[in-house]
Amino acid sequence: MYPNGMIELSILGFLYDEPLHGYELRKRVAALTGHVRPIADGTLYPAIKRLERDGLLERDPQPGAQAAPKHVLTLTAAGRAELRRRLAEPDEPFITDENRWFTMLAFLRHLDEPALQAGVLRRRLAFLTEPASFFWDGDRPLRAADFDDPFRKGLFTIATATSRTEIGWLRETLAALGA
Amino acid sequence: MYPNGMIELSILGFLYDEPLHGYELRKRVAALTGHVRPIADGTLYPAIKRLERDGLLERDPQPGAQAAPKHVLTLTAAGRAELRRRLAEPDEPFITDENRWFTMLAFLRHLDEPALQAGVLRRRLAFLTEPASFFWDGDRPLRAADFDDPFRKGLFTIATATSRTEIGWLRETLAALGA
DNA sequence: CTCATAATCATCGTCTCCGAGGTATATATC
DNA sequence: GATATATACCTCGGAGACGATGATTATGAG
Repeated sequence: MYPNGMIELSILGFLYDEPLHGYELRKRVAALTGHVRPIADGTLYPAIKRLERDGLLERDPQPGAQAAPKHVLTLTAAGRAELRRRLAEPDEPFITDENRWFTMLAFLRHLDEPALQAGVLRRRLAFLTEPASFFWDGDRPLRAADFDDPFRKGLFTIATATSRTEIGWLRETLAALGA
Repeated sequence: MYPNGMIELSILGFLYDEPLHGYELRKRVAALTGHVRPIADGTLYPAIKRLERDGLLERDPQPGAQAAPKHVLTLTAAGRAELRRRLAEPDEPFITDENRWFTMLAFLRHLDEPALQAGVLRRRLAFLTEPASFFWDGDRPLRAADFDDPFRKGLFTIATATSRTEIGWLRETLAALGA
């Protein structure tokens, strides 16, 4: 459906709070994910157009002194519903891919039912606690100690440490949401 | 140049060790990054073709009892050089994007000069130690304490913890490489 | 014996991404 | 007065990602 869609999620997420024009949107998206992968005009504006075409947002031209007239973008009711839908039933990559997952976290508060929020966190927790390895020798998963080179060792060290931290946070937050 | 290129890096990386046929390659790539984003045949085989077209690998059909005859893929000298080049001078996303960076770590040992390896680690270290924030209020970077919602707080908590772990590992490993 | 799954490779169409290029004004700097 | 930078939007073309679909044979389960 939306094979990449991280930018679309960001747009919907930022506009859910308040109407913005494209240029301001670009700055916010750049702050959120730009350090990982910079956002290009050629990516943002077509994405806005897609969302408009699909009836998820409307644009109001604002007369003004600017070179190109600002277009204030506002989510429609369908757009607001679509954001909640994408947050409540994310495609797998939004759970497994860290960049997409972080974008989910940035906007998950817009899903105002704690039960739905908890459902999403539980999916992430299930993914992180599932046994996995980066390398295999036949059926045997290889572990840090199986490697001589410090880089593959580091890969395991970092992956394990970061997932442990996040698992802790997920358990705490799930407990808080249940209460 | 190679705008996404993570799959190409994996292919070059795995073949650097030993010739493999496509199906086996698919399993290894799937183990390395498939949990994050599954690898589709429609992605892998065209990527192999590109690399062949560019003279980076050669394929030898193996007669056998299989349905479709295996093609054993071997890196050419140009392919081996190209892997080392991509490892030594990675495009920015290979430093900043965690998925690509992990792929770098998986194969960085193939860059056999410690000075070059250290250069790459230093770029990652510079990226991680650079001050950054996900959200801003005008010019002021917002921090975990500025948010009420637990998800954005979690975003900061997790990002900070994981980057601290990795910074530690980078410093240690850089010290070891220097010695 | 049948049915499913693993093994093995391939293509096609659709969508998204992204860099490059384009236009125009206001403001700040030199 | 000139030059750069920020503001503000847009398009086009090339390339990659990916799901769908397809084909054949061996093996294992029921």
